[in-house]
Amino acid sequence: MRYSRQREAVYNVVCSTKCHPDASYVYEQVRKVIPNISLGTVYRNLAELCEDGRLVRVSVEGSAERFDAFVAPHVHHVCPTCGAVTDIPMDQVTISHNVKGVDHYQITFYGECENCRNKKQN
Amino acid sequence: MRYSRQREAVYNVVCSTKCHPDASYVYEQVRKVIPNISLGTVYRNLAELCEDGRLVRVSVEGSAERFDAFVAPHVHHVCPTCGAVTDIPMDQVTISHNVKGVDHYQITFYGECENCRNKKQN
DNA sequence: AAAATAAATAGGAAATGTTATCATTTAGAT
DNA sequence: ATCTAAATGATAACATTTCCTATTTATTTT
Repeated sequence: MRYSRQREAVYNVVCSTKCHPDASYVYEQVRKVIPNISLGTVYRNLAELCEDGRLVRVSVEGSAERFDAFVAPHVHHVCPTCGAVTDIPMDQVTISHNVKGVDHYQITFYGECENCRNKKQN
Repeated sequence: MRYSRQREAVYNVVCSTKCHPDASYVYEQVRKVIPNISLGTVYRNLAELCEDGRLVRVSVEGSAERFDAFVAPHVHHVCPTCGAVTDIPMDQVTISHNVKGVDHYQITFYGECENCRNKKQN
């Protein structure tokens, strides 16, 4: 894979936030730097960066796919109420299995976040 | 939620296969019974059946979303080479965590299946 | 038991999200 | 400076969701 400023710009946008952005957020942000970038280029580079291991995909049930520049093994938490995605470090999770040939895995927890739970108590 | 024959037909198609079908497969099959069903209706009912807990979603990295009528807790295995999705029963996996408010979770293992691994050895 | 009613669902089309295609441009090697 | 393969931009194709009107289900009324 060779250098392109579009790809670096895409990567930098994902790196610069903890919000686990989706493609259209990245597109918006990158256009501030490269105004004529194509949305297809954003999608393509997000996919390539994932294949290359520089990003990871976060599939969220019933919503747009999101991306994360924190590539060390960890778990994602999705709040179905507000849609927020947060990282859960591996020291809060234990997983083991005896399935052979597993290259990597993806774990997503679904449940209301503290913010949303507190709001409903009122 | 009340009865509709479209929803039952959609549900029956997913129940009748272990291939973890996507929406367009379900659409094709249901049309054999209800030829004028709308693709939008298939998507809507798949989503509703998931919300109702009668189906579960299987998000597959970089491919169409798939559905499973086996709703007891289990893990999915995806082969990136041939795209096959298989069920892995929970007796082969152990997971524990101390995150509060988790309603349900989704675990997907990625790795070449035995079939594809054997083919490459030739 | 049939008719009237209210609300959920279907169908179809438009809107949105994502991927593939292809001619043109560009990075990087020779 | 030239060449080649990879990447871009633009657009078309495909996947999924949303919106709105008409239909259907299930309940209530006669």
